[in-house]
Amino acid sequence: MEYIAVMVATQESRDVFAALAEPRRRDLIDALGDGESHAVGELVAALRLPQPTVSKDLGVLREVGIVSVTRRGRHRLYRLEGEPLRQVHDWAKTFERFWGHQLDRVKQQAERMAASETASKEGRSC
Amino acid sequence: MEYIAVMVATQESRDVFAALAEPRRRDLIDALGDGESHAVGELVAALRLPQPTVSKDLGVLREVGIVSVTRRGRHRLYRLEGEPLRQVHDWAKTFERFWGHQLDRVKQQAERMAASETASKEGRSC
DNA sequence: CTGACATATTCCATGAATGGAATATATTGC
DNA sequence: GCAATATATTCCATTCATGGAATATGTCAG
Repeated sequence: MEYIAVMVATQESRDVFAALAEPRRRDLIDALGDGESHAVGELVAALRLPQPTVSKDLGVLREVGIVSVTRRGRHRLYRLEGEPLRQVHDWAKTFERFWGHQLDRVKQQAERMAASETASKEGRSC
Repeated sequence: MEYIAVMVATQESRDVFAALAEPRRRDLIDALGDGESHAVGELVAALRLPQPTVSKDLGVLREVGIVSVTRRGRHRLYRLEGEPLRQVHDWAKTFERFWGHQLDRVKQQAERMAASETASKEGRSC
């Protein structure tokens, strides 16, 4: 009788979107939105949450690069980093034409035609 | 001995950000990014995933309004809706000044000063 | 060195999301 | 009505995230 051990490579280390899924983490980001560095204690006071909770969420945000941290004495100063949020912004912006914007209908229709042009090579669109 | 039944209002019905947390759902959104209506079968073929998986993810996207659905014969045609994605876009755009953009440093610094001006009323900033 | 403070980490129980298989519903063509 | 097609729903096991309590780590003041 044999046993075969398989190393399962689960745990695809969270990405930016997943980090934003939790409302509390977005609150944290908002709190850092003034562009200043903030100590954990300040954020705890601002959000009125238990310190371990805040620390853990900051940890998640740091993992994906949304915040950076520097030590200063016995404090840790967290600061918002733009790049990862930019990714989210840019991705969403891709669909800009789906909310009217100021784009007049004519141009919008033209864009749709162009898009279905591309998609029609495999009979996939309606 | 008494028992008190408490109705616990859990299940805060997923929001847009949570819906985007799953990469496969973003793939689905990308596939609908041509602005056309697509039947489930088309999406199944495009993403090469089991049909129930696709149906379930479309269900999540529909719950939060990212897609809408219309029936046409035995097909269900899904279409991307802009508004919810706009929310995401707008939220992210709030932090625009955190990625250099073209904004020169002087103006950026000025914005930071203005922001900390606001925050300094409770000794919260560093 | 000691005590107080600031923050991070671990542990554990619980709840929620995921994946897959099976099955249900609805619609069309015959 | 019946078979086939298109899609949704249910069920279940498993994984993953969360929340809270407790505890560990690191740093400063005296």
